[in-house]
Amino acid sequence: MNKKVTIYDIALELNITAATVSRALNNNPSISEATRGLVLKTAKLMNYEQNKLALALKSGKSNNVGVIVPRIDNNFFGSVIRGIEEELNPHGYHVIICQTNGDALREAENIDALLNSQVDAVFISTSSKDTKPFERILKKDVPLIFFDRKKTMNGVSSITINDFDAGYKATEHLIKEGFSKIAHFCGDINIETFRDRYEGYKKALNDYKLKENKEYVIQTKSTLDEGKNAIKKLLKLKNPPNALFSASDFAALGAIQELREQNFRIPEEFGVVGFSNEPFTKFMELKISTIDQFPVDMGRMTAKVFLEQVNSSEKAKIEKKVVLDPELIIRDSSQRKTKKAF
Amino acid sequence: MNKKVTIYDIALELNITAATVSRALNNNPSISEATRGLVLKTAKLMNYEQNKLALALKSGKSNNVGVIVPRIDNNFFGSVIRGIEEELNPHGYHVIICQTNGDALREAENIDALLNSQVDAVFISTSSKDTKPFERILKKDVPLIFFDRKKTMNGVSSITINDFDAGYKATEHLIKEGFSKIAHFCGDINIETFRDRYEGYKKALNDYKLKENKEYVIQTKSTLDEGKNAIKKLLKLKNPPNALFSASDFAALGAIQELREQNFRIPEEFGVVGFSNEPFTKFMELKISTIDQFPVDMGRMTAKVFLEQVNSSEKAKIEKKVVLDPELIIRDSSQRKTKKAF
DNA sequence: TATACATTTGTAATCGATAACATATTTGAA
DNA sequence: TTCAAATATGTTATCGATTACAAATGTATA
Repeated sequence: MNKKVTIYDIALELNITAATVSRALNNNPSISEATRGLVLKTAKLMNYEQNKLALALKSGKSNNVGVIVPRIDNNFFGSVIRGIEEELNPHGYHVIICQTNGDALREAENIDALLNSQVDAVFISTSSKDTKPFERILKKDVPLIFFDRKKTMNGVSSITINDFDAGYKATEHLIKEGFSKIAHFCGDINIETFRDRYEGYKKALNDYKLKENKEYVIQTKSTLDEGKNAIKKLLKLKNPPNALFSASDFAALGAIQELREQNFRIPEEFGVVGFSNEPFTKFMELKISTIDQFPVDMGRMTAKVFLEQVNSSEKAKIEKKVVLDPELIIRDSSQRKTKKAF
Repeated sequence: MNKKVTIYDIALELNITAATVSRALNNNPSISEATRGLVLKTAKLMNYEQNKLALALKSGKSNNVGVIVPRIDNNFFGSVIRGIEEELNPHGYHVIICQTNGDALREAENIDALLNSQVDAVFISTSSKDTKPFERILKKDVPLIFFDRKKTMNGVSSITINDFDAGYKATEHLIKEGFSKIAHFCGDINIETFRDRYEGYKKALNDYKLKENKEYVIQTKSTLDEGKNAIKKLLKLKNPPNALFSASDFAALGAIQELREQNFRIPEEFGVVGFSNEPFTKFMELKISTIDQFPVDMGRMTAKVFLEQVNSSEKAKIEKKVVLDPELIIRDSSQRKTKKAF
């Protein structure tokens, strides 16, 4: 029933051509004020709306960017996407979302699908082992930007936080609070972010003349259960640790629950610092110290780097590696010397 | 450098026409096995990839659906979108996300933008007062589906949970636990979902011969602070309540923190039930009783209703009102009679 | 008045894929 | 052998907008 109104319909109505209508609508200088006004009025009258698909096909710009994340029902990724959307929306871009659940295969599939639908850029927090899936993006001259979990590639921008620094700060803080036997829950060590946090941890130990104890470092997933199991193992050691820097808030919480169960007093007998500033960390009665990654800023920055890239008239590829500063948020779970904050 | 390969390039290469190439790629029956094989091989060789934009323009189907929510860095909406994406992805649809921050104006703008980019459907959890912005969607024959926060419109499907039932269950539970003076934090009463929860609350009181006390019902936003302030007011009453059903987990938590501050024992002296099953509710030491809305299922269902609608050969508009059953999750904050669960 | 130039509008190609219709070729039956 | 049907492929219009180029009109100057 409701055929869509096109510029041809307007042209027909006014006995002019579609080209003229198009020019009028686009404020082309070579058009008389009279017809421009007429076209604009008629367009409004007929409820004309531009078909962005046609425009996209003609111009080769879809005004869509694809964002690929492991999952979106997750505070961190949700916040990053919020930042991206907020920054891009005023510029007329739309955000298409794909989830991989951490599966490299689905990631590759999503990349293909996004490219086919002609997105103007791909932003990704990757779960891939290699960089092969990304070659295809670059081959098509589609801007690719990594955030959070990146791969190092020539000519590709990335926005990350300084995970090394974060790991260092967290560990240093525990040391300064007087903890000397600090354990570490690292995530998947194949992932750069986790490796960096671990490196920061080691560096801090080293700087403060503490020897790294390999038994204290356990690889865990980001779940309560893994945190619980890991801390159980640690507490059974002949020489158990008295503090924990966990690369995941969830694992940290699991550990805390188990420590409680075993009647450890936190932070007096055992200090804990998590990672990510998950909402729950500040809602607990025992508020958990953690690292804020400023995910919304990360998203905004990702979008900004992209906008910069497309707006640069130069053909030269811009490679920008933005590293955001993380912030250590000191709360109850780690602070035994000074007054409690927050 | 990297011109995209089109069917014309393949046609040129093989000395046939683009039409033939198109047919070969689409498994059109009227084509010889020989040429089909040849085309397929050449296409792969040349790294051909279909331009979905051209297809979309031709077919009038973009294979994109737009999802509009107040914000996505929020467990509930994030989960709904997760469900939508998971369900739609295998069918070749992409999900475009827009945020409104609860602003009706931005909502209208987003609707316009989505329509212009020719989305095949709009899913929305609305913040609008009226139904005017949605008329435009319907006028264009674009499927519109409400989830969570809906408007009642002819020919429009919606997926909600039974908020009335949820409110009833929560309140009934508190009554059965022996609480007789039950307060209610309702959200914005202009929003259907919140009104329904309130109605359920009233009905339960009524069914159990408890009189509603208007002073016990306070409108709060979904924040800790509003919860704190509201409970402070309540506790100052001559006859303060001894239980709370909050339409928001966040407000419930705020209330709990304040109650603690004032040395109330929960749940012995004061029972609390929240709403939404926010992750933190089960992470607390005092786990908060709440209502699970099954947001992922809600998203999946929204997607399913849409797929049903587009796949129905009938021109007749399908109006489907799906009401999901909420589940009361009984945890520490409300259960004083029986053993603690979870 | 004739010519040059500016202003405005029209014509037609293009983006990439699909499909109705037309045409060419092959096959089989009479 | 001949004609109809079946098979395979080509031609061309289309989706809706933009734009290089062409053409028409008006204006100013010598």
